[in-house]
Amino acid sequence: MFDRQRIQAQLLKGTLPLLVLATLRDGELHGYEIARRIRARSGGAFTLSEGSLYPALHRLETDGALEAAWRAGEGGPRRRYYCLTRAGHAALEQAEREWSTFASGVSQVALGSDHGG
Amino acid sequence: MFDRQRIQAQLLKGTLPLLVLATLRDGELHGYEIARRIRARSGGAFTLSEGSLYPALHRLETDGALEAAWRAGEGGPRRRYYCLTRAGHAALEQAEREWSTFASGVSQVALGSDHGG
DNA sequence: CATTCTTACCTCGCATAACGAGGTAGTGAT
DNA sequence: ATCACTACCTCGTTATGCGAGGTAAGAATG
Repeated sequence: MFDRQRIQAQLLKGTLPLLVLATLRDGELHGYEIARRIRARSGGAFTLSEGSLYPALHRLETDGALEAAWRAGEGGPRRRYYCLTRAGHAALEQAEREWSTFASGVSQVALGSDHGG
Repeated sequence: MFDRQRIQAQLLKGTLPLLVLATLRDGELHGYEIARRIRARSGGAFTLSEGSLYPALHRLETDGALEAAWRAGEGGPRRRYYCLTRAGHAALEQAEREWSTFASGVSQVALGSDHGG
């Protein structure tokens, strides 16, 4: 009746940019590796499909938050490495604030208490 | 470039059920009042439009989480009062767990630490 | 009665975005 | 050539928040 996967897909909406930007704070990474780190960091809770990851990366690049560069792979095809731009760092900080505000708002409503910030 | 309203609309996706169910833990309420309380509790951060609230209520009713009843209003039209069913209470608890897991997952990824649960 | 105002609820169409499935290249083994 | 593996891309489906506009009840005005 209450499909866990379906719910999480909806919850994820809007948080992917934050997750991606935050992961890239570690430095330059290619898409596949970003997905793997997000998965690892979340303790396996978030398993991004490629159908959501790559479009998200493109959006962030279009928005000017990421800069990308192709590099030759050793035992495979080329990889596309992404790194944060200056605007990307700013976007990351803003996304963190958005998330923080949002999350505390949800907690306040969900817990039925008004004492949050 | 990074539209705050647009982002929050996406973040909200999937959390509305939790917000609504949690608000109804206070007891029987009609739609308009639910919206007002969510707004008040979130410190004005969440301003639900009717276009999202009513469909969400209908979904929850269809899912069996809410039970609704029409009542005559005093100086206006009838109101539809909603209350949690037994399944609704269960759904609320589950939604709280979902949210908790999700939020801590996001925090772990966003903060770049692996020491969370 | 018709008009207008307010409250409360409903619905249609649009836009966003996560996802599954299927497709494209490069390398190496058979 | 065929298969397997890696890494990336894209299309169509699906879910859902939201703005705009519509419905219904009662009261005040003419």
